[in-house]
Amino acid sequence: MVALMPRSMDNSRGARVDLDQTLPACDKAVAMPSRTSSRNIDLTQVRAACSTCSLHELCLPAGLDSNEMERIDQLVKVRRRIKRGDYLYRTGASLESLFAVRSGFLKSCVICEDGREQVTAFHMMGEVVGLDAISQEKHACDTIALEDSELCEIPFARLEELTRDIASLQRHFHRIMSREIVRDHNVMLLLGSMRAEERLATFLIGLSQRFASRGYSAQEFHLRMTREEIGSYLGLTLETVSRVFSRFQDEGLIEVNNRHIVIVDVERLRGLVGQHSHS
Amino acid sequence: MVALMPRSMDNSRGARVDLDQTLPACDKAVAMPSRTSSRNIDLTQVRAACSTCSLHELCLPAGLDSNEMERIDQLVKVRRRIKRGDYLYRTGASLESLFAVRSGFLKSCVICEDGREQVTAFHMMGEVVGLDAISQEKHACDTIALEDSELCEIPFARLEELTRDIASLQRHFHRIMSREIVRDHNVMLLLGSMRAEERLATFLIGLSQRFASRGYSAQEFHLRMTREEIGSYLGLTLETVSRVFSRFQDEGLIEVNNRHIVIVDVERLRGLVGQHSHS
DNA sequence: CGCGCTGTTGAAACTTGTCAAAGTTTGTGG
DNA sequence: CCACAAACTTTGACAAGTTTCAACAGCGCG
Repeated sequence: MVALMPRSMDNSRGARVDLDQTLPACDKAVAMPSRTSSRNIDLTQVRAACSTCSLHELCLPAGLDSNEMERIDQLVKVRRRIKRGDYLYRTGASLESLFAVRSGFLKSCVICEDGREQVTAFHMMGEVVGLDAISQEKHACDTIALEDSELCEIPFARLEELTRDIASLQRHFHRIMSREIVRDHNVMLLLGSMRAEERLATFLIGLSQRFASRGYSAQEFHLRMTREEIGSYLGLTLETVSRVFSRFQDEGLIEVNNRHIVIVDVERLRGLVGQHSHS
Repeated sequence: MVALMPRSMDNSRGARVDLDQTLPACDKAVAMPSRTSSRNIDLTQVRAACSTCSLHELCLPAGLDSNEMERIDQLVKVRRRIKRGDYLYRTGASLESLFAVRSGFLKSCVICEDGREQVTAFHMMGEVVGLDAISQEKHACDTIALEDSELCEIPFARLEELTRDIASLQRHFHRIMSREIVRDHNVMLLLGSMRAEERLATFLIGLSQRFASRGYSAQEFHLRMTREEIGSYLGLTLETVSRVFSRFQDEGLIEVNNRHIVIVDVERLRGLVGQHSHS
């Protein structure tokens, strides 16, 4: 319940239309921004502004000067809000835009013809979503909000134009795509050669670091996804996920209360990673 | 033994220095090009020429006009030959160039501190290698030749420049990166939710298609990798790979003789994919 | 306030990994 | 060109980890 709000993060937000002052405190804003739509303003049309966004060092415009930043501001179309459970896009939808996560939490999953589903990523603020769609100009996965979320829409055609003009933007965009490839390879390592306990430990450590680098607590956080979604991501059943969480708790590594996680002993948790199984 | 040579592929090669006429027939050229170095010519310095390369529709310059193709020819530095077992690059090496596979066969693998190893990809002609290095300007995996191979070296800094000039090249480069992401997500699906038989079947079908789209037989081919490497890629042990191959053979789906594979019944093999296990 | 979704836990079954041994192929050096 | 060693592959028996099935508990939402 505590520690869910940023510790040291500059929280200034929207520029053109400064609604944010009227928003509730940050944790609530993240937890239930849809409440604000009761004010009857069409928030889906609020323009984004990278230059004043607290995430710009994590996000697409990382490393740009203020001049270049202004050109991005014009590129990034609108801030789009979606509610928990809504699709940001579906497999097969034609690529119009990439999205940067402003706030909230999402998952992406690929689906087999036979209905089988694999969660390929969980997305949090500052991350860019939709890169898989570039190859066929069609989205190759579903992306769904796990909690009410805000996204900056980045029309892809214009992004490509702009990257042709601004070398540093091009640079960073390439880095973002490459980073996704590296991440995927590490997930392949996890899926291909780790046992259940290692997978969960790796998962928790990764989440913890991502929260930390965004100014949230590394020790204590709220899982936005179900056991089943964790299991899908890690190649395990939901029962196994649940059991391993319980085991970790029994051994004093973490405390679990439903989706509230406290990491008690990071060092021993880290120690678990590296007890290979096969291969 | 048969069917290892391209069926319908234009086999014209190098332009500036036309050595290829003197090379042995294609299958041998692929199997042991190092023999040609006995002629005492430094073949590592032979310039590549996309414009006359039979792979250009698969490779980096796909979709360029002849004008643009010429500019790529100047970009693509040299053709580099490496022998079976040699590293193309190692984890941590700084990014200088990407590579396009001209001929041969390679694997990439990520390595844990604890020595665990995961094969993340097998590369064949027309594919671009090294994309993972862009994110940190350091290679994030090892890439090793599984047979003597030829690669076109593409200095990355100059590629970035050129993509700023040539929109269609930029377009295609983005597509290549995105395609890698989609591929990785499909491997995650495989590793996360398929049982051993499905994984092997998927693997064989994928290889078969890749050979076919390069003009080789889809029914009959030679595996360039060991059972252990297949196992690493598929998240299985080498024993399981071997057993499943045997089972497939017993059931009349394929014929296996060491690394020589004949696909006897593609349809039933396809039918195996979709018998989920868990999740 | 109850219904449904989510999470927990147990017992049994099954898939795959582990260990071991033997057979086969490939490459090397004489 | 042959012989030998090393690397790779196959197969069996057994063990272990994870899934499956099932029942129940808790929480949240309408």
